Amino acid sequence: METVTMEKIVALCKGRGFIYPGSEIYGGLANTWDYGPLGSRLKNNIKDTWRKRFIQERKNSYEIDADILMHPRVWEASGHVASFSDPLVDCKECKMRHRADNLINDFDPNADADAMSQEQMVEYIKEHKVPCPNCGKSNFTDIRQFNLMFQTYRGVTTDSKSVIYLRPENAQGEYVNYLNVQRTARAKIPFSIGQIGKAFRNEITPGNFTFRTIEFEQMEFQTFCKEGTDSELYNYFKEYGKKYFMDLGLPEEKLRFHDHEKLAHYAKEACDIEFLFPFGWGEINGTHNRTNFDLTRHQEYSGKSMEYLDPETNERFIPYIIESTYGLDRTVLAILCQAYAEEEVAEGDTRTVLHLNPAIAPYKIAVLPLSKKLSEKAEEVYEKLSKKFMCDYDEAGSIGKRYRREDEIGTPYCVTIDFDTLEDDTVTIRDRDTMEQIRLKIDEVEKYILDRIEF
RNA sequence: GCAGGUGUAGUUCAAUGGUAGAAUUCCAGCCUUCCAAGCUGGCUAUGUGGGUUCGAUUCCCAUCACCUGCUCCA
Repeated sequence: METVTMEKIVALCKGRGFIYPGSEIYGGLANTWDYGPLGSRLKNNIKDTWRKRFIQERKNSYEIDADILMHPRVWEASGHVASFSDPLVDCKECKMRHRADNLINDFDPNADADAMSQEQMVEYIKEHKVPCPNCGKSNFTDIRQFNLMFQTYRGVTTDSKSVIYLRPENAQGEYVNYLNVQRTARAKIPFSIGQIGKAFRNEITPGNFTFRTIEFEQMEFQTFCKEGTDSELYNYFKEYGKKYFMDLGLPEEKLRFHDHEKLAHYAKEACDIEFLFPFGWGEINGTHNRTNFDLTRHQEYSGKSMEYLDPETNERFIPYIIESTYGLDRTVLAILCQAYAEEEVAEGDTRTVLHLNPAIAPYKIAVLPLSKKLSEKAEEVYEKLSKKFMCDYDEAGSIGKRYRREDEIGTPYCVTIDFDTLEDDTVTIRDRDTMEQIRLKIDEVEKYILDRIEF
């Protein structure tokens, strides 16, 4: 098998309509990508599998759809406002980047950089000729705010009081609503809230196709539990997540756990699931034990009680939260990388094929008349099957060429109409992976496909 | 964000200070009874914005995007 490269994946995605560069006619916008007809089908199908595993098949699991825009105080409580405002300077001599406050504090531990404004820090660095720790010279750029959160203004004024942010993570939408969900669903701890939605981060790093983008979609699962049961659930969801990825078609040898040594401000335990992409290992899931940090902070900042009343013990407490976040765009990318193959069909004859799990393939069936003379019958079959499945229809070119086209977009089954179909209502079903063909009555096709696309 | 490189049809390449040629893809027609056949015809490109010039795809500047390396990743 040929080596899978990101170039090949990107070319296939653009050429076949999975993923296009964002704003392409204007020359593109860095780290934005648009999903085309096949890509959005694939993505939606993956969402459906996630919903099935995490919401439908789990008791005490509820899905919500919270707004992207939230009260600015949410991000103060969560700690994001404080941690996004690092004042950064670059050394013009050696191009090394530093935090201005750290430069000053390291230079003179008695100087209180935290109390200084940006202007004062710039002034201090110039006045005292604070040296670059790397090259020893003192020639810095002005301070630049490293804004990780996208901000905009609400209403017509643009003063700082009306600043609102695009959420940098979805989790807070679940947290601020946790008591609403608990009450209206009459849920008892432990229970879970899931959410699929967009988040935004003003990253400066270029990022391997859709692996790192400034707008991205997450599938999040927050489990609210009692302190003491948290670590057990944390470990459980790590394994549950890995199993989910394997069910989607990612092989175990390309998945690994990666425990965090450096923990985020909210986490007690943190572990990523990484997938072996063509460019190396990359995170596709993050599971965190967020303790009761977020809810405690929200109680503090909002003044509203975030306590749960245990109906059995009449005990009140702020629950611990186990968060497991699935990067949807990264999952799509991992699956495309895994599914892609170039195979030799016969001597000197190769095909490009996406071995997608049939459950998530954009098209389940392609209806292909062997000859254009069979169009009428083929349209009839297409009408019938497309009531049940996402179907493609193609009568252009030779049958072999059409099989190859369907292979390339991962369609698991091709239904071919030939002249016998007119006589006995049977069709040929050709399997993408094995390339084997079987003969079935038209009426039997639906069950045949249904049996093979269940997740 | 820094340094270097690259930018011509959907894709892969060519050419030129006087507005570009091919292969392939795609579309249409003919043909075709199960794995990229053939024939005919057709659509499609100098990333974007400025500047120099009578005239710029070509020279200059900026910008955007991509590639490689660094940095960053709360």
